[in-house]
Amino acid sequence: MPQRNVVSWTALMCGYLQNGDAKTSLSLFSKMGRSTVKPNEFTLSTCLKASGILGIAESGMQIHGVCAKSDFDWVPVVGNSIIDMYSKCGKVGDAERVFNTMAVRNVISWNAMIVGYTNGRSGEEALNLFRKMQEKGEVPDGYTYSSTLKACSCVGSVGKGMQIHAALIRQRFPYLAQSAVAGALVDLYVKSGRITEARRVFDRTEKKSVTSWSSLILGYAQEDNLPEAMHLFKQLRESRYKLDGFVLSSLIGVFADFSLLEQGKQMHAYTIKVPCGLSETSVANSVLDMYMKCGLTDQAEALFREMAARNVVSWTVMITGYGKHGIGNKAIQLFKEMQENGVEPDSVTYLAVLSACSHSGLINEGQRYFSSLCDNSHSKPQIEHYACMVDLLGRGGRLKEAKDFIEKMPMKPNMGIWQTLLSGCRMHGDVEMGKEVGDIVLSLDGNNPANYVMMSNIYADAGYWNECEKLRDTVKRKGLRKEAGRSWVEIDKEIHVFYNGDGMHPLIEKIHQVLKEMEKRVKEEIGYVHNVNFALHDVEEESKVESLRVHSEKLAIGLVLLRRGLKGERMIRIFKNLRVCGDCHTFIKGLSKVLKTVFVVRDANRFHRFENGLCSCRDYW
DNA sequence: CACCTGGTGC
Repeated sequence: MPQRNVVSWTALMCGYLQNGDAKTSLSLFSKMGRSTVKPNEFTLSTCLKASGILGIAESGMQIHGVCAKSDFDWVPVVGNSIIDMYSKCGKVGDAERVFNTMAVRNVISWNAMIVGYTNGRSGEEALNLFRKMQEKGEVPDGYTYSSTLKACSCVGSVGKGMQIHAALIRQRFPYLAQSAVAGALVDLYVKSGRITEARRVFDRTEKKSVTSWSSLILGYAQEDNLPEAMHLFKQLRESRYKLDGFVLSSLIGVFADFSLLEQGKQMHAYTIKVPCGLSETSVANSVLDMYMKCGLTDQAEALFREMAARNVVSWTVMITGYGKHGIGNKAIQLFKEMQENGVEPDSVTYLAVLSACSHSGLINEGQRYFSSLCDNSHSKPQIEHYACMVDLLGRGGRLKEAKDFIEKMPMKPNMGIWQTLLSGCRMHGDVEMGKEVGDIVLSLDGNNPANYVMMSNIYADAGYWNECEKLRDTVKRKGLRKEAGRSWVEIDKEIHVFYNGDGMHPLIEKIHQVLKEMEKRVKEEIGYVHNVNFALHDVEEESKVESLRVHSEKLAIGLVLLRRGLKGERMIRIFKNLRVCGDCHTFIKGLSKVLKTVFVVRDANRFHRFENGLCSCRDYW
């Protein structure tokens, strides 16, 4: 048996840690503790790092104890590792205590604490510390700058970030040669919507990193500049930089948001071929979500079942997706299954399952899950969960109960909660309560056009034309405009966007021709007539029937029918930024029967799957 | 042997 000293133990621990095996590194430390060999400062900092990576506070605290007992805790390397370990384990308070009582602090201690504050508590505190360290005469380095810039972005203060940027230039700090600093700047500008500024820094960066590529690509995507995002992605792919899961999952997330199925499918194929692709859970999750948001539940389900590792996000994607498709039972089944698999639902998962219950009218189940959330030790109900419950009760027609629920809430109800109740009032034609709730909503925000539209719809449904007219006048007087209705459809990988009343499309005449013909056929089949009440969704004064005919979802459908003729694919997917109107809903139902075609319409709230004259929302949305 | 920037579900 060869002699083993502290150096050999430590070297081995370092080796495992570098190979990404923090667990073995830690167990080596406890094994060493049972021998006669005593750890030195390097051993201690190594296993503190391992605890931090694993996020195991218990073992970290134990090691902290060992450090204190062996008088190593005052050594800077060890002290800094302790700070880092506590902040990685989510115990900023402990990190702070160690930091404040440290005898010897170096720039690394300050840096570690700045990161701790940013991740664990607040960017404000991180920024304060940044100021304080300079007051104490400490000179910030690249680590300081990148972490502090992140803190600026967390508190949403571009101004502070720009000041730092200016200071870097003034001091001739070589930030363009340090990828982390330049990357943090790019990300800060991206997150604050200054894409041009971000691009300028990116282009000048000498040492780019995948991180800054990733930030920039997402930045373009977020401002709807998909061509530029794709162009950059292509460049990145052809460059010497190694693609990673971050870039892929962000890009696929964008395809999901825009429901770009063809692009998404192509990227799915790509993720199978690259090492950083589908095997990473986050990438697979983004693909799942993409299929769900494009309406392809079966594809998503298949992929979900064959995924190597599923985390809470994977389950939540599926539950949310099924919920939005109105398949509440499936959502509930998955929620149970995930718990059987030992995956703990978080607050987003609860939101998903509650909203699934709501969309499928499963009131009792929803109430059961809400109370299980109240009893849950990991997460507690937040205002969004309360809103879900109001929606659940309101949709179910239990308006009085919903109102009581709001009044008994432990937090102050926000406008969204009252808006939810208001839409329940509309659904069930309760003008009395609608009036009451409408007053509350308008008092909370009298400049939100959606509030007036909802109220005017309640009055219109009940035939109170005078009240309706009054509201319209108010909207006009205040000069409020509702978000323009917009629908889009993907044909041959190309996106065609239509706005309500859009007359700009080169094929608009032919689109109207097709739509008129379809109206005739649907009318013959199911006796469809325009329901002019829905015209009140539009604040503009147009002939009602005419204005219904130019709803963007109808125009998009018209284009698809024109392009594919009456043959072609048996499933047509349309996307809309607002909720689909009742008239269009009836029309599409009829169309699905007449053309023997499935229409999947994703609106602002949920999916509608129209098949053989029926819709998956059961006319209840 | 310590400290840094980007992503997926609401």
